Amino acid sequence: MNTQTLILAILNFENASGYEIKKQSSEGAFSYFVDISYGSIYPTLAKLEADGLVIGRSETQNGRPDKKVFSITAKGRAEFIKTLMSPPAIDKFKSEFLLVAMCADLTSPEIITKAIDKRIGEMEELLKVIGGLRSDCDHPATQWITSYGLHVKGADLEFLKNNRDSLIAMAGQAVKLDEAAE
Amino acid sequence: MNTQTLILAILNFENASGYEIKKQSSEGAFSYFVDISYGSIYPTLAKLEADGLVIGRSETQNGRPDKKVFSITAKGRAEFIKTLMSPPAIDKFKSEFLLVAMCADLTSPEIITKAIDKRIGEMEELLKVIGGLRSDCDHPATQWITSYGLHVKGADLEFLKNNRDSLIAMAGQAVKLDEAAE
DNA sequence: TAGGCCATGTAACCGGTTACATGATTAG
DNA sequence: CTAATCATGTAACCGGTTACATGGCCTA
Repeated sequence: MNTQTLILAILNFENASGYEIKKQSSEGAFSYFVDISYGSIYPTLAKLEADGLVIGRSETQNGRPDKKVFSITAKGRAEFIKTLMSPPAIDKFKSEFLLVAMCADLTSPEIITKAIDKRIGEMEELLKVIGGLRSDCDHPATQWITSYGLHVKGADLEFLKNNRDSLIAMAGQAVKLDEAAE
Repeated sequence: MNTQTLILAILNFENASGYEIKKQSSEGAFSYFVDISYGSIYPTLAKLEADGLVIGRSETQNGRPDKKVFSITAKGRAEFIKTLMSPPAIDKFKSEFLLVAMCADLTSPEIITKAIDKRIGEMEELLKVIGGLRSDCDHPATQWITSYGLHVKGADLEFLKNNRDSLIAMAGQAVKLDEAAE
């Protein structure tokens, strides 16, 4: 999922400036499965405009810097729908936590406790974000994906809470075996 | 999670050649939360050896190409444990499917049906892989993360099956609204 | 008056993938 | 005889992030 498609998707829902696109991607409606940086947003927006897929209009604001608000063109929408048509690639997923958990016996109970409690906190935070998205949007497809998120992440949090202690109990076992062998 | 840490993690469980590391990361015990390519494995292995974190020994095989089997050194293990100690970064997650689902109304029921059925198939496949990992490994921490995976991905599949038809029903609604307006 | 938010943009860098080169052996 | 598997490695490329530059307004 490249920056271009993401920007087109966001602009398909509403007009936005580069700054607002960044917000959408890291705090707003798309934040739960996406994140892009300014360093890729602005150059992509320029390229998109050169290709005629979006158009930008400068808006002067009082008390604030001017902003350039972009909207998707018919050509842009056609291009976006074309990419939606091709079968979506499999989810990309990388988890440092799973690696740490898998190696729990090599570290200490303190480290594992911190790692899992951090994760529980993040998961609760994410659940709040998705819940918020769900309640202030009546678009059916958005409701569907937020229900999906709530269901999956809810199950995730449930497992973490129920099995927190058993993971902590595994921590440092490799070290203890070393000591016993001495 | 950089290639270096991943390779150290794999070698911490067992000695392996570059080829075998690739297998572990894309089919084996680590495949569910990781994937790396040859183009990053071999150069990283060379760098790791130059730094004294791993050592490689050439093994001649009959009927097959020679292979260079690497093992982690004490220095490498220390380095690996050090990285395990720092609080794990939040999971990285990107989903093209969620984007497509969120824009279901812009496409057709056929496209959505294909996308969701593809996903259901992939999820069932993943569940099988994790189940296999779980049954042929008695390492407690590995069992913990595979139970976790089974729980979360099980909930995922459940939602997909229960809500497949409702998503398909949303497909093409934007197009229909367009037509109605004509 | 310091820090945070609004707002746009660029250049350097980097971590990784893709594609290619090479070649023997074995299974269908 | 063809395709797949084993096995290692390089070079070009690419999509992105990080850090920097700039600057005014508002809040604590």
